Amino acid sequence: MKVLVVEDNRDIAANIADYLEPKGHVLDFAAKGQLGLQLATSERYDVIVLDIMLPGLDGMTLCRRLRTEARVDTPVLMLTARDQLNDKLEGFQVGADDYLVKPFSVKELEVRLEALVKRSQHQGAGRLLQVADLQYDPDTMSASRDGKSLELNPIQRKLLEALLLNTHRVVSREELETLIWGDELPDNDVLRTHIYHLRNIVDKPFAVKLIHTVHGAGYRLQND
Amino acid sequence: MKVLVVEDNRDIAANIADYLEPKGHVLDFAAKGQLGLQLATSERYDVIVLDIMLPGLDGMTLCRRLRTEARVDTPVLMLTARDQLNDKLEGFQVGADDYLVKPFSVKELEVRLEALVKRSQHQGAGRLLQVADLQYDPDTMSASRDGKSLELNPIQRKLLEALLLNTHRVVSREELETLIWGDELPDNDVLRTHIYHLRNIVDKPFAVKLIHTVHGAGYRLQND
DNA sequence: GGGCTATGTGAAAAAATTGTCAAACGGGGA
DNA sequence: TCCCCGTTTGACAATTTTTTCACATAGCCC
Repeated sequence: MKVLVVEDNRDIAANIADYLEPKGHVLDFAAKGQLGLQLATSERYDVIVLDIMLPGLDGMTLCRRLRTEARVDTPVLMLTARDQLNDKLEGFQVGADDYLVKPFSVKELEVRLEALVKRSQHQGAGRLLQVADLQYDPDTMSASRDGKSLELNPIQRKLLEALLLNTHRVVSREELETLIWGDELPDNDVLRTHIYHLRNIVDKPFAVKLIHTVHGAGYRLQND
Repeated sequence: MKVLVVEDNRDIAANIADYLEPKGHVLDFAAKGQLGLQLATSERYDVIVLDIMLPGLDGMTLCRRLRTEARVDTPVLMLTARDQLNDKLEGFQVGADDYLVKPFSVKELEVRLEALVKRSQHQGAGRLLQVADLQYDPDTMSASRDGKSLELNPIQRKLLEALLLNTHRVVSREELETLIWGDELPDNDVLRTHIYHLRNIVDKPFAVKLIHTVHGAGYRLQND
């Protein structure tokens, strides 16, 4: 999942990064509230971790502006140094979704984040598809690998989505062709060319290849 | 909900607290008008209960200054000892939203407060939409970018609003067409021309383009 | 290895989509 | 009525996508 962490304490930020990034999550960091607000409104995240105490724009204000002005409904988990009921209540009032008191275990943070994401995804339809460092978001129809965005045309998008929805499984040519052209399949083997183009974008510029050919069967997306 | 009670009579204040706090509401109290004004401008409340008769700064003056100087639009419910039409009229004139005559039942106070909060939240539904330096206010139907106001036609406004409500997401041509023309979609592709016009206003005069076309799918509003 | 088929490669043509703009249309207000 | 404004039409250009096709390479079976 894609997480924005707004936290000025480097140790805490590093701690979160060390734990979550190896698990395949993608993190962005903002040490100041202003940058956090900017990122939260310009990028798309699955969840936002927000420290209340921040230099400049504080967490409460940031959260309120996020909800009321920018109309961003990405779930927000607030971090607070004190276990004060007032903080908690005010946090929920400005539109936060959950709450964690420092110091906290990173493990617990992850559990809560995943609960939040699950809840919000449940109400929203599309979710982020991901294998290794390759991502595709059906809502925005945008793909990226290793943080770099990939330019895909309609057929390539469909192919990638189908492969991502069937990660590790072999998807037959026939399935892919039906997916793209419906019942009227093309007479010659155009699919080959499209897979070729897709690979040029998704695999060629990178060291690790993710699209694998299964001879006589089809294609498989896998990180080995 | 979070309530500010500006009331010098301790008995009345205690009475309100005893009834509302167990229900999970958060109350702040100010016994003097001066403190009330300070709290009302520095904190965020869902609603303010304001006694007219106060030592020092009286309720009418407080309310007027709240609206005219501090530009706070938190709903205000006024308390008055006398049931005089003049009080009521003057109260509404200085910007109060509701009115209750002492003595009153705390139950009724709660009902009215909740009505006020609900109303104010509801009208807040169509607030300022924003992406990067582009803003659109559905209430006033006015758009601006980089501080400069933009002149938009009805169709252009609808398009911009739809795109802003779906920031980052791809909005299909069909969605946009349905939004503008309802069920009777035009036979030819007029939408193209409208997007062209909208771009001339929203994007062309500026360095950064916000309206992106996703070939074969639709359009997306994004700041990248 | 030899023969066969499946798959990869890539340029170039064909098709589809989208952008651009001037001119025509048409309804409501002066 | 006429004019103004927003809207639509329609033609053409620009761009992007999709297909075609020829040849290269790789894998499988005997």
